[in-house]
Amino acid sequence: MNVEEIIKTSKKMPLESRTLIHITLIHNKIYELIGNALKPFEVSLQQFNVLRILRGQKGKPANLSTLNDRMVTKMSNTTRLVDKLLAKGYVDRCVCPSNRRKVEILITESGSQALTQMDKVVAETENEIVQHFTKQELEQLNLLLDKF
Amino acid sequence: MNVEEIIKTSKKMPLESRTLIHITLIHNKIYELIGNALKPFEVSLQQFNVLRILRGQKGKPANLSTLNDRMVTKMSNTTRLVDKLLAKGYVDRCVCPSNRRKVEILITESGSQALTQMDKVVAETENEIVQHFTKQELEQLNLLLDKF
DNA sequence: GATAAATTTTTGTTAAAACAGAAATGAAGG
DNA sequence: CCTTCATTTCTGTTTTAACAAAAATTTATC
Repeated sequence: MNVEEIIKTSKKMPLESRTLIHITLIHNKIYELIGNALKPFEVSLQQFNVLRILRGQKGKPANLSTLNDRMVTKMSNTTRLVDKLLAKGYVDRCVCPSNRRKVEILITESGSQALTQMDKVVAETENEIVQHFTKQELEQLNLLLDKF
Repeated sequence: MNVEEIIKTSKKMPLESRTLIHITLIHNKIYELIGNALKPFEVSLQQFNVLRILRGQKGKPANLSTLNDRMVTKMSNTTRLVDKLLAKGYVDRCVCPSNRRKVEILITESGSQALTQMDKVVAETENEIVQHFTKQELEQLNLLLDKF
């Protein structure tokens, strides 16, 4: 990925700016490719992430704030995101008996099965995105990214 | 930035996934911090980028497709984005005389002045974001990011 | 020159995100 | 108990983005 080529500039930009633009461009690429991979399942990346979090709960229900905590991109409308998964039958939602302010959200069998399919295409896409990296380079990259 | 801590997971995830989540988290941080820095000027990051592109034109008008080409995040609604800058008096827009399909967009004096102010806070924010990097590390990071 | 095709921008519609505030419930203190 | 405050979720509103199609103009072809 050549930053200057993509944003069609010949100017030399400060290394700091270039780095941040670079990250944004890569993020756009990730978002687009994984979004496309998920399109056949009619779920957004966010919905996919929620499903993965729910699976990670291993049967323990999650409430909305737990979901929000663990989501990569936080948002205030997690309610409506879960609404959509509910409409697809991928999750169940009910009021928490011990604290009726909270809700309990669980992935359904149908959601689990769909998620297994999604995992495959997403993993493929992820591998495709990082295909030019050696394992060592990825480790090095992660170390550098940790500095943010 | 500790990925595992932010998304509150203790599970060991594949290096490929961790890298991509990492990029997304950093992007969110960049977007949030620069967005906040621009808030006093009531422009979005996208609007700020358009203004910078227009300044880069050095008086030469840009049409919408040129803007789109050079934008970091492409979008189909550049028209409406320019509408907003127009409403703030930061740009001028008129039909291109030599090809009446096109429009010519120019940054105004007022836009230039505002942009100078924005540049300051954005540069400060950018430096803040990469404050834990040495110049050498930034170069190394850019080399790795080029591999995407 | 008329017709078809291509380019560029605009508009309409729907979906998603951001922001703020309301509603419901629970906890704490008098 | 009653009031106040805190927590959690939901709802309403406004922006922004994504997608598709329409409108206007130019270019190409017959």
